[in-house]
Amino acid sequence: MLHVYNTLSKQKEPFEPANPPFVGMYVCGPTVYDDPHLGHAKSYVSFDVIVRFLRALKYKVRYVQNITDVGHLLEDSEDGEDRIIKKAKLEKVEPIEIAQKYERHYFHDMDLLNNLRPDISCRASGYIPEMIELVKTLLDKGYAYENEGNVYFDIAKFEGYGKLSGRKIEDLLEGVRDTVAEGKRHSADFALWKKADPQHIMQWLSPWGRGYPGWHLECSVMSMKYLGESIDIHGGGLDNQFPHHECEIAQSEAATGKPFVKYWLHNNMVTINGQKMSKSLGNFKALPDLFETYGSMVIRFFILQGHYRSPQDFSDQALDAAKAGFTRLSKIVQDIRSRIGETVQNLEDSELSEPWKGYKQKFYEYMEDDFNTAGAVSVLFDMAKESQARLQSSPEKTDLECADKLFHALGESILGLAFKSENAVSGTGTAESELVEFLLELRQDFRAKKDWAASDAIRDRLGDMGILVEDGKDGASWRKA
RNA sequence: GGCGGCGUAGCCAAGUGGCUAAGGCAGAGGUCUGCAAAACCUUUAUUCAGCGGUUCAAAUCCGCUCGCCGCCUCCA
Repeated sequence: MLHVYNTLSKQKEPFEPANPPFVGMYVCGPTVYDDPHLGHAKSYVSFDVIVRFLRALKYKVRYVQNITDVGHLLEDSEDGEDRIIKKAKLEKVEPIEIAQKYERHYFHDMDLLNNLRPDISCRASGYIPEMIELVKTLLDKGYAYENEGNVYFDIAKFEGYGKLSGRKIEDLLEGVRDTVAEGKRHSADFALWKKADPQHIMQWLSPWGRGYPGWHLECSVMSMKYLGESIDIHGGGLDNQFPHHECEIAQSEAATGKPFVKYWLHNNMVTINGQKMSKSLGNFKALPDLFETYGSMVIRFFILQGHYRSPQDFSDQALDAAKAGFTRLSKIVQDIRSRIGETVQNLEDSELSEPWKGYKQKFYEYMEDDFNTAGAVSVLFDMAKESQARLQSSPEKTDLECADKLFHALGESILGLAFKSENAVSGTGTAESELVEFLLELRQDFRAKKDWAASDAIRDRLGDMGILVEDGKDGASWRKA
């Protein structure tokens, strides 16, 4: 039985979707104004594994994720500028060009991390009419008020405000910044619709004049459109718990009168060498750079060695360790596959023998306990050890087939690891592999003559080129470092 | 200032009332090998930031202290 930690109740609860086997899941997507970074990787890898595991449990998941390409305000700034517009001015292009460029970068990097695409990826800019409808409803029901082209949500009217983040309206008054936006009744009232200056580049016609939507609106509108008024799972970063998710709850529940989300799941944040990752500290890690250094699968593997609700610290030492561990795992899986020739990943569960059956069960127990991927990964290493022992003796073919099946079902399908990564052996038949094979044949002749100097020279030169040569019982093998 | 979280071996990291405190990396010793690499075996926390308390029993619950982090303004 799957248990998940619900931020709303602050405890683990049995997972019971409203209409099994269907599960509606919404995860806050990125604001596309810059390259994706390590924080995105942790968040979206975490939710990707959650989706994959729910599907392994036979749930029919509809996974919706937004792309914020409008409305993400630098709140209350005088010019009402948003981050995308700021960047567009900087690069002297249309805001939508910025949004689409970084949306492509986002998906490119998520693909490299082996994250499944959401079933529905929706851009906020495509749902302005629906947002206006929601604002109208809130005005009609008395939860919102208009003031000179701006519409605000009246948090005092919504009883449950603060139930997710544990905040009280009275406390919110204390931390008030010096300037309360013009026309707000309460400093914590949030914008549903903002008036736009004539020169503002992104604006739409609304019943309240020309303007643009408040940031929180998009998630309520798009999740309700595709998943219904009450959704099973809403995920996102812990940093969005307040105010973003709190505001989503307020506006959604005020509008529908129904509970908005059954299970709120929040992933924790990333630190770099123990420090917050931020541009101002100069320790900001963009994904393309990290992929260059470590490979995208190592980043994914490292993330999975932690828990999604724990903060995770990145350092070169930790990533090097993850790389070494993942390489070992990949190598064993590749060895198994080359030994049995053809993979038999469609082996039925009932055909699993011991101890393989036990590994699968243990893996599932970890995952069913609030997606404990760190524990699940440890099972992969148990399997690796077991497999290695068998490979070295004379293995039963069925054991290797069981191992192969499990590495595929658990490691690849559920955890989303790709054991034949970009670091794997080059394909046969390429000029490169032909050359390496030829050099190794020459080297074998030198070795037969015990000409160790020549033999080692070949190995060293290949090593310099990033090709590792390893001598085994059946001759030398090679792979890229 | 308000709210919340964390502190487990050299590093990363599970475990959150009771078997010998997972796993990975690094280290040490050994097997194998022309050497190297890889792999395998053995080994590495009487102890879970510190101090007090509750309990037959706590890394796990409570209190205090120290350190770190997040949110309260945009952030995954």
